[in-house]
Amino acid sequence: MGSPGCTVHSPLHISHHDHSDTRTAWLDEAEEVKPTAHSLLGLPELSWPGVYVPCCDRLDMEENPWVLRMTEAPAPAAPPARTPEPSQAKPSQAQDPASGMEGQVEERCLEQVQTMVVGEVLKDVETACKLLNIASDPLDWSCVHVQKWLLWTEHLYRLPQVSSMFQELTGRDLCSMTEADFRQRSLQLGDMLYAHLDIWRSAAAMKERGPPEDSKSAADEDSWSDVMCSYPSQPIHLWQFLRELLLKPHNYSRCIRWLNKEKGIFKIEDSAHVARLWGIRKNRPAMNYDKLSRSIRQYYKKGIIRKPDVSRRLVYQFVNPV
DNA sequence: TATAAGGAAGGTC
DNA sequence: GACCTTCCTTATA
Repeated sequence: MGSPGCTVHSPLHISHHDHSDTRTAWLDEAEEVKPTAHSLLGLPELSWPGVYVPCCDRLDMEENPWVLRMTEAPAPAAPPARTPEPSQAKPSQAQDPASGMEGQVEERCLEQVQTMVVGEVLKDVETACKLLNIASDPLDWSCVHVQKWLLWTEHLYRLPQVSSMFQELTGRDLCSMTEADFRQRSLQLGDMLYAHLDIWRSAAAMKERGPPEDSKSAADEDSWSDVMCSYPSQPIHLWQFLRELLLKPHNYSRCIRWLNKEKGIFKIEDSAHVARLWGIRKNRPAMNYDKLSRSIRQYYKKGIIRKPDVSRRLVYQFVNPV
């Protein structure tokens, strides 16, 4: 591949510790794609393990073909502001103009991070496509492409061989399969592969639609250092993540929305979608609503989230509303 | 069948 | 130890 910023190494040899040589042949055409400078995010936690991460210096093909080396995130220009605990998050904007401004800045930064995460996923999928020499849309994959993608996924996750369970399948076949179908073929890894494929499909759909307007403007108007100043690379909490989604109704109202913002009551409209987003954020491809909801229920004891007085399915309430 | 609730064990920081 | 993640059982709409 001769695109700028790419270093071609062909053929690319992948030495899988427990696979036969014949399995490496799928990737003979693949090329090493050198990342373009630093990742905008520079956040290891935001990297998706199924795709190449732009914030890596390079692929170390000798030591471990798929071990990614992370570059250091740009240092914040000022000491990072501590994320407030939920008990401290008071709806004080009306009374205190300074904290109101602070809230607006925080909300804006959260939005920027969100849109940049989407951008990073798109870039990562695109880079993986170049590396594997396959189309970004799984619907366009041939049987060979499917096997390449599976082999790639096996390597990245250090999975036991699973590609043999999905032989003679095109990308279109894969896309028409349900999660149960995946589990039927691989009880152990079906869930994860299904979720991983779903990310690729989502990325292809987003690519087709084009980047969101606000992601463009965020990149144009604000430097990453600005974001890092007020939003350090700390592990994000689930309640924070849910609030991020709720603060972007334009993008996420179809999967999560306020029922009563003043009281902090919200509804998860698309549980699978929210779980998938959370899985992306946390590098947990096997995340599902069952697990996510368990995490939400952990907040009951902590007094962060509870069920509303009138309990309804998929409806929760922040104990301390925004 | 999907969701809710919560116990238990384990992983990561 | 905090904060999940994963797996599980039981209950309910």
